[in-house]
Amino acid sequence: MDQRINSSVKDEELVKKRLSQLQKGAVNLFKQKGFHRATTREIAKAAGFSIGTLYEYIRKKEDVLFLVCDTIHDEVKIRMERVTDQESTSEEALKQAVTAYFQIMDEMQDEVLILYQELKALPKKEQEYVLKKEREMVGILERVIQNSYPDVLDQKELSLVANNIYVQGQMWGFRRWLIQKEFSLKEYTKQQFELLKGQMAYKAKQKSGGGV
Amino acid sequence: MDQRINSSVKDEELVKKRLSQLQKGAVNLFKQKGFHRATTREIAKAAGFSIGTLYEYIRKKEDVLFLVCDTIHDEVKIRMERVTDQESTSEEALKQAVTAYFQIMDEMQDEVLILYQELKALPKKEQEYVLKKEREMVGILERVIQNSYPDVLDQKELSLVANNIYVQGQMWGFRRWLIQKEFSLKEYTKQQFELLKGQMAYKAKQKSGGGV
Amino acid sequence: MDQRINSSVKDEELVKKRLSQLQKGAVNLFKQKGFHRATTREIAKAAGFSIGTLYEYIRKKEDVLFLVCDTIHDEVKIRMERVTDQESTSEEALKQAVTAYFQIMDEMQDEVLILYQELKALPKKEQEYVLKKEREMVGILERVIQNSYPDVLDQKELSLVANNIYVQGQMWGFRRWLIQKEFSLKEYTKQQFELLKGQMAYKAKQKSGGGV
Amino acid sequence: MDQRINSSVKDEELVKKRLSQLQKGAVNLFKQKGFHRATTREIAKAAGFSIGTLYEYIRKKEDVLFLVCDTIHDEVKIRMERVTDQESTSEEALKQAVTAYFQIMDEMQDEVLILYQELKALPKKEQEYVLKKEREMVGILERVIQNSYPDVLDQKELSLVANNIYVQGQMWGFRRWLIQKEFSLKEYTKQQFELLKGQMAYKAKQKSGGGV
DNA sequence: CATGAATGAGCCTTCATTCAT
DNA sequence: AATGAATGAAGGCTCATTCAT
Repeated sequence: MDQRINSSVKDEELVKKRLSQLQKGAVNLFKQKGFHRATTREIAKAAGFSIGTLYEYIRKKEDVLFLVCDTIHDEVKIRMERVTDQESTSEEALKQAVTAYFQIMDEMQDEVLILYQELKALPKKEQEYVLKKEREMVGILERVIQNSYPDVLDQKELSLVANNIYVQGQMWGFRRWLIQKEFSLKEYTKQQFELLKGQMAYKAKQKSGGGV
Repeated sequence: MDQRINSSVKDEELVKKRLSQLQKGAVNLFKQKGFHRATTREIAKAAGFSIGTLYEYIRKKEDVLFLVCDTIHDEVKIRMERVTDQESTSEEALKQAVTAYFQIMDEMQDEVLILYQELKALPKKEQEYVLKKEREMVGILERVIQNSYPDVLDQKELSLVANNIYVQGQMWGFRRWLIQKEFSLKEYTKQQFELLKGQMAYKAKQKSGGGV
Repeated sequence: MDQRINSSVKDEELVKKRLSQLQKGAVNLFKQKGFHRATTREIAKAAGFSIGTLYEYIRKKEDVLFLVCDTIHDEVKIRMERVTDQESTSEEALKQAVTAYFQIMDEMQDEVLILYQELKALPKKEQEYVLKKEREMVGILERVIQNSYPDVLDQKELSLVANNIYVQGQMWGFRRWLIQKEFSLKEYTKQQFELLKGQMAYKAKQKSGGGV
Repeated sequence: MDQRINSSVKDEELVKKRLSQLQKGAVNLFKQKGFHRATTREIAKAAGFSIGTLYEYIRKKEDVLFLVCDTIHDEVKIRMERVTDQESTSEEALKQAVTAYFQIMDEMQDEVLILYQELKALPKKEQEYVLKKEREMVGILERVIQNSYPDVLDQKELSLVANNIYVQGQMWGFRRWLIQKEFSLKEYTKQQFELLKGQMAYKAKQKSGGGV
């Protein structure tokens, strides 16, 4: 998990196992009640051990939140890296990456919601740590775009477009009551990608042909 | 303010004034500590009256959050309606609307952040009430787009594009640590509008010229 | 009402009227919620005036309770004095007195319950004042017994028998869930009077005939 | 104690011990201040533990009152059952039962006062539960009377006489300021029993000899 | 005299955290 | 290592009482 969680138990294998239990239980709990409403007793129970044991592995309730947020990001990132080809220069690669990303966001809706709504409950230090991982995610998207459409966007545009995609993925989850009523995931992906293609075409013409 | 807040004070003028004080104080407080960490005593103090008086105007702590969320939306909406011309068919009208919207989002960054992070702390009933207002906001954007680019988008596309703009406005605030490091508001607006124009051009061609 | 209630209003007629309103409203309220659960605001409302006005006529919430308790006793006493013939030496007079007393207790069940359950909430001083009135009530019963059955009971026995009757009257009200399921008021009166007659007969024989 | 009190502590032995401490402390406290004026902190202190610990064993302040009321009745009943011979047909058995009952009421004056004055503060459900126990107490008295004076009273008379005795026992405690000034416990018992005997004799004659 | 807005002490209850076993 | 009983600071909320109008 993370060396930032400072457990007093020495057996590292055990620590790993317990933190994993803890993370899984806590995510489930936070989905239902959010971080603030969940008590440490409930967290311990959800993890399958006692309140006393919980405090053998964490120091403060916040540590659980950090563990959860951090793990979510890790998982998103791992899954993204697994399914995207960051080297391919085919236009198709971007489509695939966006599709995969939206798919992951769909599957991890609840987790992403937690991330969004509870992050500010962490101390500044931990917030930044978590946000760094987010930047890495955006970085992956940037690279894919860059490879798929080389030289179409400058660095800033690249960053912006990647951010837009990133946020649209999250939007699928945290604005679900609105969007998921109108679109299936497939439709949503298709339409957003269409728009994206439109942007890229426009930008490409600008770059090659002439001014606005 | 809102008739949903059930004050026990009779004098309506006074209620209005006090709820306004309350709202302002609470927003400031929530910016710093978030809703959960703010105590009712602190809320009362921030509003400029005693804890006893606070409870003359609200029934539960949650009411304050509702008041805040509701007021933010109202204000955004009022300002949007003031500055946008929802009838104009000029392409310029959309640019102006987007610019104004981003401007408002910039000025109300903290408020919007509160909205995003604390909304789920409200009871379902109140959440929905607040979200309805959000839909209205998206509706305004839809109308402007529709007028500026008649017949370019079908209803679903319209809805999606409006949503994207809406979220991009909020993104300016709630992803500030990322985006505001790279862009000034002006740049951000310009770039996003460029991309938007690209999308519209692409879609327009599709509609007129030929299929995908 | 009572000079012990220290109103700041000077107009005595008005004070009398207001205290009467207060007493009536409060009794109704206390019947439902008891003294502790009733708030001063509710008391004021039940009396038909504002919380501010309430405090023009009383000094503390307890004063209301005192007023209520005191008035109840007064009313019981007045009604008893009206219907009993404390001079008659006929045996019938006791029957009539007991019947009347039980009747009053029946009609004032709720009030008597208040008296029993809330009296201890008064300061010692006021408690004693109220209890003195109770002693007077018992005194009335003693006198009637004494007249109806002269020389049958000595002072202590008289006191005891009167007390018993007194408590049996109250028992009709505060043990209603038990007794009123088994007896109608008429039956209850009849049976208790029978037992009373038995006691008197026994005591009379003892006094006249021989020792225990 | 009682399974109705829902403690979150698992160790049943410990729960029993703590509830016993709680009960004793609370009775002492309620004697002085009554239930409403006693704060939960005071209750915890009187029981010998912290406020946090108190709430490991109860859920609401009311639970303490229930515990107290319930325990009092249990104790009275247990003591009554221990000292009365519910099978004996001797006239002496009733005298002994009444004497014992009055004795118990004397020793538990304060507890009984609490019972009378605070019972209505319990939720209806709990009230009924407690009152059922009271009926059982009256039932014991009925049985003793029935055995001591077989066939003298019909069921209703039996119930009434038992009720009278029951209330006279309580009256010794809750009208102490009146009665205990005039009578010692011994005298009181003797006199009341005399009157009781008178009733029984009268009723016996009625039954055997002739009509009213 | 009447009103009702304002006050703040104080109440019940929760819950993160500790520590003896 | 694991447990869970104990702790008490702190929070939300109520309500008797006051006082300016």
